[in-house]
Amino acid sequence: MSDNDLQRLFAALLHLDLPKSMTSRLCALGGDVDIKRGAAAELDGSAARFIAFVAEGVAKFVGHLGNDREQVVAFLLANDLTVFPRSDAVPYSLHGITDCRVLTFPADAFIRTIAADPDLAKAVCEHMFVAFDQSRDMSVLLGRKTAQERVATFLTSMAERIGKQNDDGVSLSLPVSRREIADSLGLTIETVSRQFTELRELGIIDTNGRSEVTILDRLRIREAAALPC
Amino acid sequence: MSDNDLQRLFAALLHLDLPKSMTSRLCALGGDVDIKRGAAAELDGSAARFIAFVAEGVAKFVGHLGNDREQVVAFLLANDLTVFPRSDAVPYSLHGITDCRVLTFPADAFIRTIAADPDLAKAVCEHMFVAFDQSRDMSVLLGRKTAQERVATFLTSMAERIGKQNDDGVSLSLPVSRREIADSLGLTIETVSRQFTELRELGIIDTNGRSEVTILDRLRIREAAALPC
DNA sequence: TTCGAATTTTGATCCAAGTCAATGCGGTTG
DNA sequence: CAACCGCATTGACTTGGATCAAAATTCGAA
Repeated sequence: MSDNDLQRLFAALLHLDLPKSMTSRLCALGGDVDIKRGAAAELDGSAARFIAFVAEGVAKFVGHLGNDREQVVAFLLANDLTVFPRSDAVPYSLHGITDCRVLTFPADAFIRTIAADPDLAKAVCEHMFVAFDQSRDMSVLLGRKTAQERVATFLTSMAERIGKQNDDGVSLSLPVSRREIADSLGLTIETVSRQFTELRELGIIDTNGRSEVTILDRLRIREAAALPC
Repeated sequence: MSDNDLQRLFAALLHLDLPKSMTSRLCALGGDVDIKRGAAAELDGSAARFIAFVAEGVAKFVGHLGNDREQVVAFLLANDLTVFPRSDAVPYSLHGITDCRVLTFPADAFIRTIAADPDLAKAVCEHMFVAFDQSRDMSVLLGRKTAQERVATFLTSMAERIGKQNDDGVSLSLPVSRREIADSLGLTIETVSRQFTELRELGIIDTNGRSEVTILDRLRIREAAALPC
């Protein structure tokens, strides 16, 4: 694991430089995985619990049911820090959406190490809590939102994470395919596509090619997403 | 907050007695809330993040969308430790299902305090991770499972938490109404009811009154729940 | 610049679960 | 212990999103 990656981790967590003593300890602990676009990560120990930090690229956690039923439980963008999901009920895997590099730490040792620095512990917990809250929000979306609300919610949240403000509104380049969107929203690709079309016809978004989207009307998309305005 | 409740917290977390120094520090930090059956908790600071420990009774976290759409994101049974959900996207609240008593700690101070004891920190994190994993499993259920699979999954997981083995199978007394089950599974009460009937007709469960359920066939209910057998 | 495979969009039809409307039951209260 | 009220069940019908099936785009590679 490179010092450089660890520095990024700490910058992302704390907006602070990395204490020297921590570097070496975490270096010893962690491993890093390179995942190719479309490939699944080779993670040995399904036994142990892992913390993951995305140093570069975009990845996803996928839960698998029989019969090709898949559910994306999280998109991981660069600098995201979260726990690898582990459960007796559902097998999960980590996939690269683009080529990416992920740092992994065994959770027990990681916790023990960062507990020595209260500010660091607090920052790590805060990141975990945010990821946890996103998962709860996802339950509300999956349990109760309509197809249009789901797609509008997805676009809003992506815009907040990777959108760039410009003259027309907020533009973003979706790093994920329609299938991946569908698999994260509990819909089919066809339904996602129809909702893109409808939002475009309503004048709420504009699209260009497969992945370029501009949100033209911030208020109306939040309304369409059943989000508080 | 009573010493007794704190002892329970630590017993639940660590299967260990509470270190003296921690007691007083956590006592100073925490508050406790009594919630009546059916009532919402009076939690002041929507601003701060809270850790909750259920000392007694059964409670639920509920996410609210407009138009009476509600999603239960977690049932909290006695001894559960978790984070109060907080998000800009969805307003959440804590409701008593039975009369209950919940200890609450501001997350920042709580983390800071327990970080002093690595074993304790590890145990707390482990509880958080389990709750997080349950939330991810819930996303898979809500995104991809059929009504029958959802109800069977709910019964299986309740049986694991509060079921008693007996001659016929595993019996449990559901602490929640059909509406609450429906609101947690992203279904309507009618659909939940129909699935109870169908599972009964299939000989997988037996029911008695509104809340007594016996799981007659562990393997078949797991199959019906799309769980690994 | 064109070609071709993969992805996306669009259209037609179907079905699982929702909605609406009685009816039935359990448990509480006078 | 009867009568009531809220909860649960059942039935009839509707519907949003799934499925199945083409057509149209996109975009990388030749």
